[in-house]
Amino acid sequence: MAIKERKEREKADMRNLIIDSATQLFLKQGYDKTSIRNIAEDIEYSPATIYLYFKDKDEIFYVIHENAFAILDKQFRKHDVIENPYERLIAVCKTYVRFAMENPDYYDLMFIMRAPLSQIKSEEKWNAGNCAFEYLLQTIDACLERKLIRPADKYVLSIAVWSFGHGVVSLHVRERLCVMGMPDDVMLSMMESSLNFFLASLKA
Amino acid sequence: MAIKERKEREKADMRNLIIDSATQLFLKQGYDKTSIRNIAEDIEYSPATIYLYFKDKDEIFYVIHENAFAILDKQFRKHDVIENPYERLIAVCKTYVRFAMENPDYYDLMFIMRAPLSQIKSEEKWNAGNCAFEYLLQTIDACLERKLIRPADKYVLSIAVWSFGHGVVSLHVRERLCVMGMPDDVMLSMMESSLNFFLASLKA
DNA sequence: TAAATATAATAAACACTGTTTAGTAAAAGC
DNA sequence: GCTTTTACTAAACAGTGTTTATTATATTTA
Repeated sequence: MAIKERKEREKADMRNLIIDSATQLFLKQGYDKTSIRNIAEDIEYSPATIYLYFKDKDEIFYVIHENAFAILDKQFRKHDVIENPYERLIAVCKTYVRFAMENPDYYDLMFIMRAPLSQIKSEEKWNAGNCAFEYLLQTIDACLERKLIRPADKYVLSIAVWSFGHGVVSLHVRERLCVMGMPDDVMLSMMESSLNFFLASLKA
Repeated sequence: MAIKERKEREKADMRNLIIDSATQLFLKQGYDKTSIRNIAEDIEYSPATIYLYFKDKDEIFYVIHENAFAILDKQFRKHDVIENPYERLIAVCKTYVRFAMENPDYYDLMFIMRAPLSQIKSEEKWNAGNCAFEYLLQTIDACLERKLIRPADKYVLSIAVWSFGHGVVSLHVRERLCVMGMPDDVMLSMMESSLNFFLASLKA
């Protein structure tokens, strides 16, 4: 019976419609101003309809969060061609920071906001995050094997690298790096210098 | 006229009453569940009364945020007695991380949440943050003078150290460090190892 | 001291929010 | 054609931050 398949297609289409609208509103107006009623009005359905396709608001933002991870992952995979693992590590870090600077709202949702957490917990593990972390872990492991970076536990190193990257970027995203009256461009170059300093200090 | 003074005292008392109640509710139930109506009920006044003492909810949380910085600052100043600047730097970093782990809600408000930002912007500068950053900056400057750490611009180094510390603890506070099925205690020791690795890599 | 004024507090409303429930049309199955 | 299932929604619920109009109290002035 093809009707069942068509219905499934329509269900998926509706989910996409909601996600597309929510994503657009989220990137344009931010999380707080992206209400269920706003999304409903945008797609010309009643608010209650949205709850036929998503459990709650958190689930919508969990999907957006997953989509954002897919974008970042795509950018990571581009570095597969870099043969030298240390150079690849540097490229991955720069990509991570650039992604955050170019997509602060996505970054916030992926690594700072609490919204997707309920879903992550109910799914028992953070698939998207795991996948990205795995890429870092493998790169660092390759660096260690070729003795390109100072020896240490690969997990400890991965956490260190991720923490540093997340630290710079999240202080910026949540506007805490405006200490002292530095102009924006000076601050940005300081952030870059800090990252370069850190990455250089990893070298064997 | 002593009446004016008494009135000022009463006004200050009322502000304290509100802040104390808000702080208690915030630390017990979190930001979202600390509503103006909850605070009002707790202090046995109407919600509208709170607006006679504070411009808005953000202002209340700005004051709580300032109080939290005073606590952190007190813990920092204890390290004044450590003569060696590098040892002091390490102590400051460990204190920073311990503070975040022991007071995750305060940490969130100080370095992650957007709530106090409107006030910070209207006051033209982030006094509390500046003060804490200044302490780090001075410690690092002292390290540089005595050539205890690798030479680099003091601002770049300060941003690096702060970023690293903030990175580890904020990934933890916002529950992103649960990648891979590590048990909590293992994760905590990994975080500590990462911090130690980073601090060691600063050494001249 | 009595009337006028200033202050402090509030009830009620406004405009939102996420979410649920009960009821209604339209489509699908028999 | 009739019954059942599906898709949708209006309206309500319980909450949010904030404002306005009103009242009761305290202070000042005549």
